[in-house]
Amino acid sequence: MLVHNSDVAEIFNKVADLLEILDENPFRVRAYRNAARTVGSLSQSVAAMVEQAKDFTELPGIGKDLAGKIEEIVRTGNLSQLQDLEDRIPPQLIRLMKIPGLGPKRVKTLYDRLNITSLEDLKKSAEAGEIKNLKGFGEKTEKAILAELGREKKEERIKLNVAEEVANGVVNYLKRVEGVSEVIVAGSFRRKKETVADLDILATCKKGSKVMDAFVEYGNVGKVVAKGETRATIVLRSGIQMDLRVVPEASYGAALHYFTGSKAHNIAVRTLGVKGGLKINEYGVFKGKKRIAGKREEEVFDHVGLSFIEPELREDQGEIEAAQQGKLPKLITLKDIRGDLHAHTKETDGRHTLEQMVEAARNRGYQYVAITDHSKRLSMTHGFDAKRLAKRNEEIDRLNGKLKGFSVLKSIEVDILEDGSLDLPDSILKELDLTVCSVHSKFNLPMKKQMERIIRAMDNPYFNVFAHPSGRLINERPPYDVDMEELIKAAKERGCAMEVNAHPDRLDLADIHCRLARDTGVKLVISTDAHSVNDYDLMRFGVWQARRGWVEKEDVLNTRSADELKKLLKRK
DNA sequence: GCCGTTTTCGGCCCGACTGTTTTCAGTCG
Repeated sequence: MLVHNSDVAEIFNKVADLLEILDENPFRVRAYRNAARTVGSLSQSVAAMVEQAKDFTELPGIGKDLAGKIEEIVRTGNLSQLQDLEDRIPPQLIRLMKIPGLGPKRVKTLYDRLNITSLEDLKKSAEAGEIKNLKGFGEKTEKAILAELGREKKEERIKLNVAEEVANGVVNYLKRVEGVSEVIVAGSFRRKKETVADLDILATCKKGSKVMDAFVEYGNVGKVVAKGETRATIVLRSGIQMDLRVVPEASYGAALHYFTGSKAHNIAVRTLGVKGGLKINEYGVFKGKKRIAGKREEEVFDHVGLSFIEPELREDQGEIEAAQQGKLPKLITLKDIRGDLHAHTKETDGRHTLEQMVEAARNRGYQYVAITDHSKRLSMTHGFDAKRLAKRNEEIDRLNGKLKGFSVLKSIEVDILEDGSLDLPDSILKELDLTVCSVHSKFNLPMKKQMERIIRAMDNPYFNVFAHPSGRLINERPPYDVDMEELIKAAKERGCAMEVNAHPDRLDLADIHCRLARDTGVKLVISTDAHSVNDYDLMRFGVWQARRGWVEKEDVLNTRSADELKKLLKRK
């Protein structure tokens, strides 16, 4: 059986949960959680690393013990320690901890005193009024549990475009409140994670401002979870949770750093502070009782000997060390993008004509656009056959003859068929400036077959860009079963580029694979997969995703001029 | 369970809010 990194992470998280319920040393618990995070965000597969006899203790937070446990999981699919724990305490208790307000201590009490192990048990006891009599519980807690159990479960994380819309709404609202100066959304939204769990808003204001009152009265509030002097939590009717923190202006930078996270990054920075005799919290940087910095975010980094780290990098994935050594990447920006290399027209499943798509690309200052309609296999989109494509190429030649300082690139989004052949003959593909190749069928092939299929397609000398490489749709469809590390290697060997599909439903490549591609030397292309003129606006999401993968301008083909681009696309 | 320019033991980031207490534990981020 093949063990995925996520399997290892899940087992470590379970161990951590159960140890926590058993009231074990919290630092031991943290060690398991850190290990889960480290393995979970590794771009290489641990299974392959075991095969290659790699030393896991070189990974941060993995010592001899955990390294052995990773190997055990890879070899057996299980961890005997977890089974021992599950003999001592029902593993279903982990589910109870997901209820807001129930942590390890209370779950343990519920189990010890009322023998509650399931949501059903919990509901029965709450309805019978047994919970409020337990020590540490009360009337309100019991009611809150019942309310939570009755609520529709909505565990999905929020896509970045939805989060952005909600964030803009609340920021504009809060900025109009009297006495408010700064309002910014921090947290994973500022780090531009592909999905976010909630929105963390930071504000500064003058004394006496009613910003907290205004916040809990925001138009779409479904529930006020907490409200204090400096912090409040609300849940919108849509189910989105928002936290507001208010700090003095002098603390803005320290608070912004703190609330941007990630948690792991913060811990690492604070630990550096401790080593330098400093205390860092959301109010500033302190030497003894004296605050020595905090107004600007840069100051926090300064005082622990780091250059400024962009929010997208703050995951404790090597950015601290890079900042210490002055080796941070110079991340790509939206301005670096000179053209879009994935766009559809009305001829297949887009909404606008060739002329409209070209005009819109010119108007936003691009130097080129690749028009990539579907190929015939996607019959429902009325995909192009060789004859129609030849005619389309003529149209583009005519159009290019009229345009100055702008190129329309002849292209196609060609289907990778089940046997690994491309959906159009080489004789027509060779007439194109580039091909964008993708999988749109047979998503559930076994990994070996899926890999053979894709790599065989890459063998075709006219295969240029592998589009939305994992095939996932966020919250809707998991990736097809492939070993992305191997695909990236295969792309490198053959001179193929990989797409970072900017559509917020896809964001495919994932951040860790952007980074792996860059480290491997595979060129990237950031494209919107536009199906209308407005979709070109989605480019920012792709750029953010690439930035999370440490990607620089030089790693991305569509930061080059059209001529340079064509040269780089040529395969040896 | 990890880690080490205060190194093999004794630390491990830090604070706000709620509910249940009567000074604080538990939870959360």
